[in-house]
Amino acid sequence: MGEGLESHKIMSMEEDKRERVINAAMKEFAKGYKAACTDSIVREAGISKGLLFHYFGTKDGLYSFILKNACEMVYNEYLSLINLEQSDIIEKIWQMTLLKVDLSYKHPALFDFLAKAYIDLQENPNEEFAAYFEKTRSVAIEKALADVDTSLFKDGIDAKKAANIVIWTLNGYSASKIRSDMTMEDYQNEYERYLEEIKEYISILRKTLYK
Amino acid sequence: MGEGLESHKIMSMEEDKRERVINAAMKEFAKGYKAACTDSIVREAGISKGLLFHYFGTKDGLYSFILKNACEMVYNEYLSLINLEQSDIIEKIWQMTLLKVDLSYKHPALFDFLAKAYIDLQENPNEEFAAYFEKTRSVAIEKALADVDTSLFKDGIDAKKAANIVIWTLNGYSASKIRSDMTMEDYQNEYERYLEEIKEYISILRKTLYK
Amino acid sequence: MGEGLESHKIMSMEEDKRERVINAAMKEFAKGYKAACTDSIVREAGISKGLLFHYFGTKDGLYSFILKNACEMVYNEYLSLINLEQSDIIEKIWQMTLLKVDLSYKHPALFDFLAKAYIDLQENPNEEFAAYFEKTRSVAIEKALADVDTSLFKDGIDAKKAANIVIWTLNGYSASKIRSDMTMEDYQNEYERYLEEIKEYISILRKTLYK
Amino acid sequence: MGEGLESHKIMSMEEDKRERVINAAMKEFAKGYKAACTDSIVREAGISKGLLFHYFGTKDGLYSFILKNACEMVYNEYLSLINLEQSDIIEKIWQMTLLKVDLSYKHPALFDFLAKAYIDLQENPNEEFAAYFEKTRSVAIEKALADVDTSLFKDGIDAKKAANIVIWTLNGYSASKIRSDMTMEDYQNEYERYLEEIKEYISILRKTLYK
DNA sequence: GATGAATGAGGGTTCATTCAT
DNA sequence: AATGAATGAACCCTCATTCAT
Repeated sequence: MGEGLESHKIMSMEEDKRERVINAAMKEFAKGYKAACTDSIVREAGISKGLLFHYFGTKDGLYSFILKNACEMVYNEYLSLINLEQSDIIEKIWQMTLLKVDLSYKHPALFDFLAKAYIDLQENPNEEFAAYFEKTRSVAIEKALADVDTSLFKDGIDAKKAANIVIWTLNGYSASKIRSDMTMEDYQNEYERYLEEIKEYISILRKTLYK
Repeated sequence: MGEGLESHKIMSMEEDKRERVINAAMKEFAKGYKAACTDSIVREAGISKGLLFHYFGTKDGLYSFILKNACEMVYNEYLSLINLEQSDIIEKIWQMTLLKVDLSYKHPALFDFLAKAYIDLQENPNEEFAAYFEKTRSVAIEKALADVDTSLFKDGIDAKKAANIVIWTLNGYSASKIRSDMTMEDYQNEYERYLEEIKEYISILRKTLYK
Repeated sequence: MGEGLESHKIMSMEEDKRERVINAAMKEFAKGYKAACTDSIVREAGISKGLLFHYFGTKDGLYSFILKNACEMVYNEYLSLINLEQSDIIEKIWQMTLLKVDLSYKHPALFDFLAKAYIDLQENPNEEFAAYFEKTRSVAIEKALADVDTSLFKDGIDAKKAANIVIWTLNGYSASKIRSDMTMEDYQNEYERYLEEIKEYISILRKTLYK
Repeated sequence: MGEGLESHKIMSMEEDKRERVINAAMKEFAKGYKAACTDSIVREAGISKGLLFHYFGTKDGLYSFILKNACEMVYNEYLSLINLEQSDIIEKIWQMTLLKVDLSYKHPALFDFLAKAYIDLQENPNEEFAAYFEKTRSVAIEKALADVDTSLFKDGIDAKKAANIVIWTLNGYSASKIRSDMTMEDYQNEYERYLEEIKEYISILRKTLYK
């Protein structure tokens, strides 16, 4: 993952400034590629317009870097932290959910950006980007499904399909809780309640899918 | 639903042309409001720029109409067709899935557009549009959960949560099958296989959630 | 004056409708040629866009007609009513002032339109229009200065210059009273006071310029 | 007067270029706000469209700046040069006329622009602009009428009205000499003759209004 | 004659990108 | 490396003019 990022021109920029650029760009691109405006990025990052283009060449070049960087973040700070030894798939997916929530806290724009980028990709197909997404997605699935103890499932149930039901159910719950009018405070206040409710879903899934 | 659409200026446009405009606009706006370009719309619809603005005034006015129209389509050609008598929730959601697939066939851009519109709405909150979405969403949920025979579920399982698991699982499956590189032909070729696979998920859900 | 107007296509339009078109156009063109919009004219006149262009061909053609027509109005309802026998120039100009006020009442947009047209003419010189203005202006001066009894002026004063002082003073007063925030009601309420004040200026002029 | 102009973004533009923009804009806006076209301005000023909008944001912003700047010019290069000690009102107005002629020479579009702006203002009332005009106008009157030696007038003549007659007469003369077909050369050739003629009017006014 | 839907050139505005300093 | 003034293509929108009915 992420080959080429370490050798990118931007790496010669001092770290603090680079961080500011990446965060500003990720936040702005979460509006979608077209709606994002380079002026906002340089304003928020506190650098000049010329410098941005000195490092990234084009808006596209910047987008490409930010996208790869985001995928790499997901890999380094999420996928690589998954406990591969856990063979109880429901337990594992529950832990993955917690890791994802943690990462969302640390990088609020990360998943918004990636979600938008994924949709943008449908409109403007781009092999390279598609490959990045697919790679990240397949690694996630691979890790999630690695060493699943299929004997936990009731007899006669396809283990992969059952795992999908678990994944989609938790995703569905998360998506249903995101609201435009929710502030960061709201989120923190509701956090405990959400975890409680997720646990109830987990409990149903465990009761029904497991022996 | 949709009050006011019938009296819109556009209704005096001949039907064939109007259809072309609506389809072209829906397809273009699926890129997102900002990324959509009125030139592309008129080119695809085969009308002049002036005419588009004669009927809709502004890009915003066009967007507004297309959005309301899409919600109305969803209502007339999907929600209103749901069999309210069906008390077996899994069966009902299965039938809803089929209706949705049918509508996707007839209006390929419809759900893509609505999904993007929903995301755009998060960034540019607009009370009127939010109301439309909420109305459509709540009607859908209400219809889906009307007259559910909760006695079918295993004892000790919350019926609403169980219904959600069914809905999210089918949504998750659908989403996983949408690919940017999939043409309409691909879709038709795979259709039968998809239905088969969905049936298997339905079967698992029935086996595990029902008595 | 006005040759060609009687034979204009528009004369075959029924009088009532024609009046509405002329009034609407004069009012709209008082905004200036460029700022005037044919849509407003047809809306106010209650005719269709096509009909306007059927009769006048182009916006320019309409403007040209309206301008000539306005000059003719000035001739027929102002200049031709001047009492040529009056040899007391101050008295005559006073009466001309009253005639002008009357005409302003009957056609509120007339002088506004002409003033704007005169300014527009400076920007876009047009021989034909310039000729119309000049003709109207010279006729007005000629009539004003016809049969002036120069013996009324103090000795050693150039009669033409003295007459100009009278004219410019009264024009200056009128111009100083026109305000953007003055409604027709305001105007009528102030009318008497204005006439009184004008009389005082007249009195000064008479006292100083006349023997 | 003119507070805020010195801190305008445009002030960071190099002077030569700025002058070109201001002159080009003043000339173009003399056509009236709507009729003026930003393309003509940038063409004449020799800058790009983008730059104009970089500095002024909108056509309106440009107009606003040009208007304030014109008022300030009138103040700095005309009103502030008036000799307040002069108590002979006719002499003072004569000198003011000369100052105005000088300024017209230096900025040929200035008074045309202001005259048009004043008319535009009647149609599109704008408090801020109205205030600028009123301020400039009232300063002009105040300066003109400051320290008038009313004892010079014949007894029984209202001093203010007499002063107005002087002002309107000279304005009337100026206005009568402006012709659309007059080039700058014509103007310079006629200049001496005009001054001679104005002197004759001054002489009449002095002879008749003064003791 | 009369209508108003339809056209497209033209104008204001935005913004990615370049380049002299 | 760093800046930000400068550019111009592309976008939304207006409106005089045409034309089928």
